Amino acid sequence: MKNLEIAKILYMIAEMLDMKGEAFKPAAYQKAARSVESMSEDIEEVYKRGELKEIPGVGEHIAQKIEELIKTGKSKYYEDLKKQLPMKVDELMSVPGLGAKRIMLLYQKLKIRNLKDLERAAKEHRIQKLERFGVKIEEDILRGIEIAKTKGKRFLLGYIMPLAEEIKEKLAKLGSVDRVEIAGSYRRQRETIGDIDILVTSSNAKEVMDYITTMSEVSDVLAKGPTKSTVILKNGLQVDVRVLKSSEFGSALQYFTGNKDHNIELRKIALSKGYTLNEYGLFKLKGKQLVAGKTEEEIYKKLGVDIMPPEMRENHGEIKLAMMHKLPKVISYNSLKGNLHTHSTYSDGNDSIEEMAKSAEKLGFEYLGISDHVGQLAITHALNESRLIKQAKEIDKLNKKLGIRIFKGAEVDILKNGRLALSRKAQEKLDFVIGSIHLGFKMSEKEMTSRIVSALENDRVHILAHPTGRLIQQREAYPLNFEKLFDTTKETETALEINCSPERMDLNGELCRAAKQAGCKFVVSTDAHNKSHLGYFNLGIAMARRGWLEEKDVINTFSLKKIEKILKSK
DNA sequence: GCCGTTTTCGGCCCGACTGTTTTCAGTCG
Repeated sequence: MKNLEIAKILYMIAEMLDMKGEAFKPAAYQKAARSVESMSEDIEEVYKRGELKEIPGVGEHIAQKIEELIKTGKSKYYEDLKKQLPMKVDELMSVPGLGAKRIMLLYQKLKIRNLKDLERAAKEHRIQKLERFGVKIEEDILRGIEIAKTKGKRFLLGYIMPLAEEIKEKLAKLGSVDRVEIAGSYRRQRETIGDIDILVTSSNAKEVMDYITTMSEVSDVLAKGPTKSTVILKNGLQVDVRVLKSSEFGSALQYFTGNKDHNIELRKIALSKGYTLNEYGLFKLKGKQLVAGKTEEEIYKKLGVDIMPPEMRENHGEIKLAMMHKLPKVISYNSLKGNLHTHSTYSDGNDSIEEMAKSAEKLGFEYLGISDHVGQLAITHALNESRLIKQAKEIDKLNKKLGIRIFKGAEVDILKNGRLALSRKAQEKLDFVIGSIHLGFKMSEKEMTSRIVSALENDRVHILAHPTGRLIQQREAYPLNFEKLFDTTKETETALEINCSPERMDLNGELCRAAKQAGCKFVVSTDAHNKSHLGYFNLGIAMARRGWLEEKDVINTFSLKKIEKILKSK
């Protein structure tokens, strides 16, 4: 059973326990669910090692349930709860405004089991007659059902960024607004974003609330108060906006950046030091006197925790390191000197090599690697050896003409037998070779691992592209023995790619961290198929930062001279 | 149900908004 399936069941158990009126168990199951959900390692592997209880929030009982789920695909405890609560909890929970208590009441009084029952009851005005319900809530439910039908989708960071930044700009231009910052998972640069949280300081909160609830992008207003509003945009994205005093901006930014477990940890530290921490500041427990709040820095400092970048705030041990003043100095967004995985019109790119090179130069890069497809995928117009020679001649000409250095590369398919789809002789004519899996995904972990390992061991591969093959929300990663893979990339001095395509973001942060521990090197690559994609490099840097990587871990932070030497050494 | 530089038992993060209420419960993040 996959991590996400298990997490979902744990979440469902939490909801059901909540309905039954349990006090603290729901929070316990939720915490365990969040841990399982955010793990990058396959939970079955953790189970095989007997380390389920090492997962934060998983103790004796939840570990037993996870074990049962892995072994049998079922949990008796969960099945029993479902028998007691025969409504479609996940379906009903997706209606904004409906939580455990109301869903329970709707079932007890009106026998509502699913969205269909709910819609009928609301249209027949049976809900407004219930105690603690009313006309407004019934109307909200009807609107909520429509939202629930389109909901459940998260947005890819790279694709939502332009809209988020545009809204931020518009708010910044309002006369009363001083500061605007997007917090939440957006600020942590998670691969997918469920909603965006915007924090604002303004001398006129009403102006901000009026603006955000009436701007042209809005399709629904879920809430509008004096300092906080929630809207749904036409594309389905939820946006929360909060207006704050500048004296509390730092504490709010800290609080709403999260993640949840990082914050809970930090608040516990506050309590242990005689403080209480909330979005309005750090206060003395006795007397409630304000101690810090204007900036994030002063809050972390007061707590004896070195501040770390938002990407790291995931409660993966960063707080402990920060208390010992041992945080890594993570790679910065402007540290790349070049880009080593891009495509041109020779294969499936949209722009010529010259256009790509000029754009890369404009971005301040010293070098650009052109790596068009070589292999079997017809859709990519893969190159053969004679077209590679033709391309090499064009690159030689451009290198004389342009200020940026262009490297001759190729992105070569790793075949099912572990050989590259390009002769050794042709590989040696290139400045660098990228190995990729583009077909034959359906292999066992053992087969896939040995396929890649043998490619790295037997061929002249400088970079392993998008190492897990995942496409976010579209395709699962293929199974791999990461320990073996990381050992091999280290031994063969192959760089692991951090692919910046919004749909890939591969390796992810957690795998970067594990690979770094194994001693691997990395390369942040845009995999650009047109010149505008070159700007995606920041998405890969975000992954690297979440993976605690430093500049020295990432080879394309190195100067032209140094990278030439590295590429030639293979 | 989990967890421990005050604890193996007794705690468990906290505030805004909304609607239904006359002081608060439910939801949400």
